[in-house]
Amino acid sequence: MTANKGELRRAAILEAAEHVLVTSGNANATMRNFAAAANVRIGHLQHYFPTRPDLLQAILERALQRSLAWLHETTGIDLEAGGDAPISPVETGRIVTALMQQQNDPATVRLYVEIWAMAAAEEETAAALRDFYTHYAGHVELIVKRAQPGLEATVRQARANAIVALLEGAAIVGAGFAGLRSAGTDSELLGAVQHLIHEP
Amino acid sequence: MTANKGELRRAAILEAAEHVLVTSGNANATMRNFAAAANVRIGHLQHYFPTRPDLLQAILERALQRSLAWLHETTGIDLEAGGDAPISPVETGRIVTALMQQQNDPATVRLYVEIWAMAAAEEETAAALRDFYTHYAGHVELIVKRAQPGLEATVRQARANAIVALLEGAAIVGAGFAGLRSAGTDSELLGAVQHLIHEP
DNA sequence: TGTACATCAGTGAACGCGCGTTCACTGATGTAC
DNA sequence: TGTACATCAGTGAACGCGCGTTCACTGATGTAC
Repeated sequence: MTANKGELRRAAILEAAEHVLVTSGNANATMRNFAAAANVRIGHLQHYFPTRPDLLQAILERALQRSLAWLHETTGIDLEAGGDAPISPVETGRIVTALMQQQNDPATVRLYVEIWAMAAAEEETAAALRDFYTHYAGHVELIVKRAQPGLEATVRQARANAIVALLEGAAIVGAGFAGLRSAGTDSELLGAVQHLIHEP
Repeated sequence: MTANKGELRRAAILEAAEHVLVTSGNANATMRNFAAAANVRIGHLQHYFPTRPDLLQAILERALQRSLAWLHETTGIDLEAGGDAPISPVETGRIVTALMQQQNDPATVRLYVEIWAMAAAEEETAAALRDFYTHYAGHVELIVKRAQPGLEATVRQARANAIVALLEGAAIVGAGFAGLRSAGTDSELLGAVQHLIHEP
């Protein structure tokens, strides 16, 4: 657990590289860009990530793990607090609002857009992404179950998948690509999610 | 209107280039790939599109125009048919289902993912994309207005924006990136859109 | 505590390849009189 | 209808640059006895 020099450098490189990827895009981000952003010689960069695919995969893994950690932090605490007791609309409202706020960070959205683009061309990335969304939807399904214990399993799954889709759409449209973001839009989206969670 | 040899060739190049962009991604699609896919020498390709940005911009414009044409075809006919008369849930259900089916085409989704990635790095592309979504949301707003003429304008706009976000999310998650697509999911998403359109 | 050695962090130059782009050219199609 | 000329479609070779990657190397940190 004690982070030695190498681990710290590796982490710093990944932090800088993610920023480069988000601002330049995969198409324009070169190994020289990555190295310069981390204040490191290019040969040194390759000491930690021998090839460009190695570096991109590490950025991807880090991002997906971080997103899942966020998801558990945001929803997990609330979920576990009451054991198996039903969740009220007020509680789910808090959870969903927190999720939407996290996902609306423009840098995060741009990173995911790059990841989606990579997944379209590489099956390995696509598989990692499917795992991530399966985990994500599974977690949302737990919330729906707590809110409506009696709901049929297939319906519950469909609701959870729909909620994930809705949140992803909110992130894209809200992050400035569409210029459609407003407080009213967020409010309507929250209402739609609440409807999916609590509607019998 | 009579398409001469040059216009036909230009259109054929764009058609082939879009396919290359969708399958390889912007990061891996080279001018040589574009030329080969169109069965054309590379110098010949540059007779129509002198630089790579020129070609990418033409692909972008073609895609956005086509999407807007689809939007008008799918919703416009139904909208105009009854003049200003209110639209029933059955009618809006047909329209929304048709929109979702069009947007669920994996090739279309992958193209838009590439466009989003380009927009993150180029303001010109971002501006074109914002125009597109403004137009898109405006059209959806007309549907909401027909369904609920009495709804306040700001709420109507927020509902339309939320619907666009939801449809985009459905497209991404449904196109295989997330592996969450099912008939049940589509049904729930349709229900959520209907709720946004018809809820008082 | 000191010494010998191994492993790890970091440097700097170079290589070869594929990229976007340029350019001079040929053949085909249209146009003016 | 024929001829002269201009414009457009298409070819092929070449250039220079930046890319990812390789490699031999130096200095720093750890480890064994």
